[in-house]
Amino acid sequence: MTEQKIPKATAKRLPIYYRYLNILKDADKTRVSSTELSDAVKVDSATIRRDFSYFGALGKRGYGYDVESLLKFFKKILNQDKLTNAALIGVGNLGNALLNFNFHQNSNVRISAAFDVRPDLANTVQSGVPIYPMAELRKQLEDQQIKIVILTVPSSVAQDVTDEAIAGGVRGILNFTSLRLSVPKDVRVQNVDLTNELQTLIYFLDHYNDED
Amino acid sequence: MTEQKIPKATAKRLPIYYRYLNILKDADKTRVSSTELSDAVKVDSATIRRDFSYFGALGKRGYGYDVESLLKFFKKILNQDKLTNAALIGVGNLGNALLNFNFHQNSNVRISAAFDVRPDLANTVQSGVPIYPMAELRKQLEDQQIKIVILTVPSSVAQDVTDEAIAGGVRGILNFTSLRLSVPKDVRVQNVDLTNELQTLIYFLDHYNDED
DNA sequence: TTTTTATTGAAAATTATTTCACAAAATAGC
DNA sequence: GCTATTTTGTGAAATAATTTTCAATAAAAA
Repeated sequence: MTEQKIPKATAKRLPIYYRYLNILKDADKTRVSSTELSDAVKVDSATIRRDFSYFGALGKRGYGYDVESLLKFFKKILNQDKLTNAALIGVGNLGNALLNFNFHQNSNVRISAAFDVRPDLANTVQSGVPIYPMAELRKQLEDQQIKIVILTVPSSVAQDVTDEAIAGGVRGILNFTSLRLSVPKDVRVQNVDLTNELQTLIYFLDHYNDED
Repeated sequence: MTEQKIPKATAKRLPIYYRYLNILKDADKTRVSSTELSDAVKVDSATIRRDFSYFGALGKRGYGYDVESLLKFFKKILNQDKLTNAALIGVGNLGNALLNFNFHQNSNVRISAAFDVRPDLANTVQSGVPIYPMAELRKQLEDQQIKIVILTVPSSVAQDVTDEAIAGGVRGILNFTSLRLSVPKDVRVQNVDLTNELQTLIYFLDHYNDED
């Protein structure tokens, strides 16, 4: 939208590159080649060069890429130069773990509010995050201008909660439920389906010995 | 490997279909069309028909697919007719949540052993799963013939632990660390990178308004 | 300075995946 | 039994993603 559209496959790899560039910077490396990056992130070096080239000529022939400036560039692209607030809905088993999971450590995202149906949780603070009752979902999302939610509720209520969140202005959903959500086309859902991942792994193991 | 190779993209969708077929069966539905499935799982109906067709003609024209027999078929394909044991390595924040996460509810996978460095955890039982000290990793994996591990250790030790697990006979790794693991080509890694997912979501939000 | 080596950027080729569109087959209604 | 309707399965086309290849350029070595 902002620039010309980058392939989706490329977009999904940007955070991987970004993370490794941070590691390189912390190790005071000033330059890196596509081959070296390739080893670290397990993406073919030609694919890396192709990915980078969508953003212009970022490297220098015979030299490689300058870590610092590449990092600065990706930081901007990935919106990591500003803090993004997210809300977590459903402070159960997994939700609690995600409250403690330090998203803020390597991404400029912070969970600034959480919601749960359980009355004993409402109006407490868990892992430094205030928990609101479900009834306040829409209002708080609106008031706090939160555009991203992490959804860790039971599948049975996932669609209802989603509808409410979208009514509250949410634009992106990290969906840990097994339900495939119905959303307007300007709302984006990123599914993280743990059972699926495990089953896919088993399928590949059984059916693709060796090689991808 | 066992049959002719199915496209990877198709393979990744099989668990999604499988789950929804279970839901249909529980609701005593006997038939389903590709269009109806499409609505539920948010995959284009032509893609669904194409996916199914890799396994032969599973449907009937003018009728659709028989839920029961389709389910039976996918259960076999996905190895869900046998129980698969997995080990969890790293009983921290996220690891603990995954111990409680009921993989067994909708997939025939069970976490039958867990491992952690902390001495106070070793030789206890958490959420019904015995915790072993890290030193026993290789031996236990061998003894219990565990081929799949869920990796929830700090990134800093991820590669070492991986090497040890592979030495113990592991063939598949569900990797929750941010490290891209180096493994022999007959070992499969499925990455679940939460920070990445969140950053990708933000990127899509900022750069792809509307439409995929 | 000149030569060698390293490395990008991009065009072209290849491979993978999705979608269109419709004939063929089966069902459902009359 | 006939006709209208539904729905699959699949060639062909379109789109997306990866990989190969190599000229161009920068840095390092001679």
